[in-house]
Amino acid sequence: MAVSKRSAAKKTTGMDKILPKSINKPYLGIVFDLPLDRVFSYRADAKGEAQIGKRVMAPFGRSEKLGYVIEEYDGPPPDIEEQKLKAVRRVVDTQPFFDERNISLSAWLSRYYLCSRGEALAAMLPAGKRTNASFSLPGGGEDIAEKPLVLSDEQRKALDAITVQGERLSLPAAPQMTQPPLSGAPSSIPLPPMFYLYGITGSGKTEVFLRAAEYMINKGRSVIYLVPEIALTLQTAEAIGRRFGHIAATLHSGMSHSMRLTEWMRIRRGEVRIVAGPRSAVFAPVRDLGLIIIDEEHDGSYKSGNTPRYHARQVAMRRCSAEGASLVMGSATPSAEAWKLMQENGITRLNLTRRLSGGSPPEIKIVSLENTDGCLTKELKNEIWETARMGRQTILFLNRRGFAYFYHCRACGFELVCKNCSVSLTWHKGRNRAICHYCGYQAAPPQACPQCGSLEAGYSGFGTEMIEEEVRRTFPELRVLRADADSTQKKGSLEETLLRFKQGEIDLLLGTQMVAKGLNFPGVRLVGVVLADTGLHVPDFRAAERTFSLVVQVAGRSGRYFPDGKVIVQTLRPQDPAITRACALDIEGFFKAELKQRDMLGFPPFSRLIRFTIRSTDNGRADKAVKRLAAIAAPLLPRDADMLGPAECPIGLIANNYRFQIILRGKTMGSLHASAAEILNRYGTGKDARVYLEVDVDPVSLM
DNA sequence: AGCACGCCGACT
DNA sequence: GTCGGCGTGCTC
Repeated sequence: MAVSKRSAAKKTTGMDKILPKSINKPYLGIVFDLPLDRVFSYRADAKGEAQIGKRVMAPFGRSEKLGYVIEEYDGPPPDIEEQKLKAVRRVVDTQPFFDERNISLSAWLSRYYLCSRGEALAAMLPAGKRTNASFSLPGGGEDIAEKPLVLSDEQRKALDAITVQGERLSLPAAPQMTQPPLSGAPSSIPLPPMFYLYGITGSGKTEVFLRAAEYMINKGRSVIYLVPEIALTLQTAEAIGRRFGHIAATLHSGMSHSMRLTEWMRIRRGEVRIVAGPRSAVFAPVRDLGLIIIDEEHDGSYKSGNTPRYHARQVAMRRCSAEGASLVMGSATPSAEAWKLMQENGITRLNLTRRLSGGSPPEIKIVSLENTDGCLTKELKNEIWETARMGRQTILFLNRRGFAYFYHCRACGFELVCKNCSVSLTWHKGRNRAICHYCGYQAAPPQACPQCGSLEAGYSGFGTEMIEEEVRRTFPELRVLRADADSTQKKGSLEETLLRFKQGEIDLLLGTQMVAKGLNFPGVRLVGVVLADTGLHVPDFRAAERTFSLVVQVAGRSGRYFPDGKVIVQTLRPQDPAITRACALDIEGFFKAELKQRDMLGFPPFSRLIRFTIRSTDNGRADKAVKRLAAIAAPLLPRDADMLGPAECPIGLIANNYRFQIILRGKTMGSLHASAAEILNRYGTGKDARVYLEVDVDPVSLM
């Protein structure tokens, strides 16, 4: 972590525009989006347009690379001969792209998540590779009124707490421009004022978020509003835009690159006071940040899946703390981390207990799937029938697509698994293929056991495709549609499906996550969870939490508008506390037991983890590398920490890469960070170029 | 991460 | 005798 300690970066001011350009310094410190934790020195370009925060093309190695200027110097840097310095070729931005806060945040991000400065900066501008996220979806998100609604007493109280208490706790708004880069442990930050709108679906969290945002904007400060990265909830962002008009902006991966740049610069110029978007919007360079809102705080998409593997909640806490802003989160099913912080009063919990539409929570019934032929119990079939008779609608949820997912031979024990990944191939009946859901590998479904030829072999377990077949067979008169990654591949088809469902042209909608989250359909009476315990078998300490959260969220889809909503939860583990507590909507009870368990086992939120994943197409090299890493790590562990592994990852092979892991576990992040940085440092010299190391600070999934 | 340099095995 | 494997080191 050799961060350059040269001249503290000089700050640009608004004066730049009117002063002669000679104010820009002749030498620059530049970082690149590479896993190199070094600042490279350059001469400025001929016109002297380069300055801190601008992106430049600079000669690097034998080619040219995009770099980010993060330092400026008056004289030549002392640690390199001047003739070795190259000059910047071209300045990309006319105005600085990153502001002081972006740059100081990138320093923190690189220390906290153990990545390079360049990688940290690159993470801030959403690179927009995907183009599938479409944006005019019907029926999604919380319904956002275009005009403010009248608040209930509970909502009023919550809003008062956020505005009044937030004011008292908050630092003065002045950004700390002249403060030197933060030193010391990257994790030891004072907590900002934090609030949690804890309430069931339909209790009006969104309106409180919006009012708090309005309050901040009226005080001349800016707001960042984060939503999960699901195509359907992203349209919440659009609705926010409508409510706030021209002072709002959205930043999401469905936008074109140029569109995003335009919005980014509007935000930088202070023309935008509220930015809505997924995870990466947490970096938006708003003027005078006053509030960050995190909707559906428990959602997994707030954790980045690639380097730097940051968590938007963690970044938001850091930004709020550094910039004197408040953090307001909300969910019906908080994360264990947030729950613990609420218990310790680090986060002020604000309860929203009442449904605005009136009525009590839906009746949730657990039904054992044991002894059932097929995948629909008699109880569920009866309710589907009853719902249809009433002219109302049903949603069936199963977190697993395809037809059947597990091929097994009773004669010889053969199991059909992907040849590139250590996971079973799912049978997609419609396409008549056996498909790997990790790498996409396909094979013809076997007629008989490929190993011994026995006919005592076949698929078991079921996916959405099989549900569809059974539902159509059982209820031929119902209009049924399936929404999952397979049926939705054609663009616009999800929108169309959901629109038709909302308009009542469909009686029964079945699907995966995409029907479970953020959707509100007035006509729905019945929600059926076809198999609630799919996630419980996963070898991950968060398995129960995820299952619990999912079932509660799905249950919330029913009876939003009608008091007589019904939820049926089918399971093979009707006694499992994650399922019984979810169905009783007993969040307190669940966390009481779950946190006790985590405490006993020493897992988060009672400890902190840093995970190293080693991956290579060569098993021997991966094995050797992970052993070397472990040998480096063992003597460097802090006193209050231990090491889990080295071990094969739960999914030991993905896309032909053999995977091993080491998990560092400590009481606090402070000491863990220091040793992890040193471990990486020592591992880096003499590493095998065909072995990849991934670092995950605060991992959410350990697969 | 790329990419070049440099040192040991089976081939036109 | 060379082409090419991959271990090592560097990028201002």
